Order: sequence, then C-alpha cells, then structure tokens
Amino acid sequence: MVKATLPEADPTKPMGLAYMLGRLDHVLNKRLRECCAPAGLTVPQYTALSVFRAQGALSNAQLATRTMMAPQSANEMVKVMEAKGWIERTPDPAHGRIIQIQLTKQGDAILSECDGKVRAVEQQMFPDLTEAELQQLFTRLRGAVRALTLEGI
Amino acid sequence: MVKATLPEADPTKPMGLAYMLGRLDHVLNKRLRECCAPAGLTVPQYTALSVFRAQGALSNAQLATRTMMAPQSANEMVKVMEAKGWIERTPDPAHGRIIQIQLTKQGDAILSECDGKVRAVEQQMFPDLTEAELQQLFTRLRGAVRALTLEGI
DNA sequence: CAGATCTCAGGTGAACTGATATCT
DNA sequence: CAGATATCAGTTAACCTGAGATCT
Repeated sequence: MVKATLPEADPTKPMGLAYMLGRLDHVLNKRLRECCAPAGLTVPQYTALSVFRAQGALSNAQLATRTMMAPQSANEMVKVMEAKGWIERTPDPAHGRIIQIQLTKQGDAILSECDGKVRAVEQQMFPDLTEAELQQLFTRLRGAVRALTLEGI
Repeated sequence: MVKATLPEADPTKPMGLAYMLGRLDHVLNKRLRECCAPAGLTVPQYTALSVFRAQGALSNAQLATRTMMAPQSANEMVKVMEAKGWIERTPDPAHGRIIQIQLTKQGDAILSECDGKVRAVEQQMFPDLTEAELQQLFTRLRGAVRALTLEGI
C-alpha cells in the first residue's frame, strides 16, 4: 500500500535561515575539528583560547559570560587547558577568590598553529566573495549575535 | 607583579568568520531549544523532521547522509521519534532490509507548531535586512555548506 | 548577611566507533 | 563473497544543574 497521508517532498521549501545556519555550523565544526586535532585541541578549546588572545586576562566567571556557558563548564575546560600549559592561572592579589586566567606563550603558539588551517577553511567556505562582501557578512553575523543575546538580557 | 609576557588584549582582532559563525550557532541553538522545548522536541529532532518534510520518505542511511551524521546516531533519534509518534517506519516491500521513514500527521503538526517560533527568532536575528538581502544571505550560507561538503567527497 | 566567585559532584543529550546480523 | 543497511553496545565530549566553600 502506497502512503498518501502527507504531501510528498516539496523541494521548493527553503527550510529557513536557522536550519541553514545549523547545517553550516555542523559541517564547519567537523572541519575545525580536523584543523585543531593535530595540535591536540578541541574546537571549544580553540574558541576559549581565541577569546583570551583577543581580550587578555579574564576570570573564569568572565570567560563563562563571554562564551555564554555555565561557569562550571568553563572551569572544566580551564582545568584541562592549564594542565596542558596553554593558560596560566594567577590569583588576583587584590581579590582573594578571583583567579586571573591568561594565555601562555605555549598557548599562543598552539593557537597560531591552528590559525592558518582555520583561515584556509574560511576561504574555502566563501571562495567567490570579495573582501568587502566578507566584511559585510561578518558584520551581519555579529549583528545577529547581538540581536539574539540582547533579548535574553 | 603585573604580567607582561604576552601582548595585552587586541580589540582590533576580528577573530574570524568561523569564530563568529560558531558563536552565532551557539546562541541560536539556545533560542531554538526554547522554541522546541514546549513541543517536547530537541533541536536535532526538529532538524530531522524538517528534512523529512522537505524530502519525503527516506531510509535511515539516507537520513544519516543528508544530515551528515553516522547511521547509528540517526538511528537513535529515529527510535525516539517513532516512539513519540512523529515518524512512521514502513518496511520497503521491494527490499527486505530497508525501512522507509516518513513524517506522520502528528509529526507534521508538531513541526508546524515550532515553525512560527523559529521564524520569529529568525526575524529577530536579522531585523534590518530586506527580503532580497535575506535571500542573498541564505544563498551564501547554502553555498558555504556545499563548498565545505564537496571537499570531503 | 548579601553577592560574587570558584569548584566538587553527579547527570544528560547527542554525537562517536566497533561489532554483528540481514538482505540483494 | 561483496556491498548496503539496520541496529546493539560501549564510549566520548561538552555541556548542564545542584551543592557547598571562600572571599569582599
């Protein structure tokens, strides 16, 4: 018996921007994993290290806020990365409880090691776009992040 | 003692498209979770159901290919979604081993229930873009997915 | 005490790899 | 036997919530 309860495939259905963003992120993550794996780091770790490079020293709570995860989740990553020597935790002399976290030279080096591969993936992702178009896309994505996070605050 | 081993924060560093895409996906996923949760489905489930709606009946292996996951991972999701009555598995009469999977009316209904909220999030994400710009963005994202997947094949 | 931070402990969802059985 | 498919089992990565403990 042939099914006829639902309309058959509708190829015209674009399936939405959210769907396409999720799909892209899924594929992109796979690629980034391949970029990071040789250096022994995971994608979330690469992200965290990038944040430290761009923003300097942060407390674990600050890291959690900026990466939008629970402080406990950030702490787990931090513990691992400290053990690997990529970051340095120095207690804040002015605040007994706060511990400042910072990239080490080794962490900065391993980050640079991945950067080239990551940039290659980015170029492969958008091969036909001009520099201006890339800049425009970046701005739109950043705007989208802000638009979504501001609602939650 | 103040740290001086590394250059301090460089706010001019844009941190790359890949980073921004990952960040956006992270926030977006949180929002989508909130859209899907009331209906009792997860984001991967929403994605899978969307695929079935757009592409009609598929085998588990086909679903795995199109969503780019391992057949085992897809199978787990399928088991859960069948138990919830959102999909229907009917053995292919021509092939003893293949089982065709299809959206049920109930699955289609629950998908529609989330669609509105998802579209609202999409609009919030890109509030200032015209219809043409949204279309352009969608096309670029789809192109990026293709560019990344074709390399792997 | 309030408020922020850190961290231990346990739990979950969603993916993975390996192995096995079935069917063409 | 090769090849595709389905599925059981164990494992992992990356989060989460709960519950203290410590500091201003």
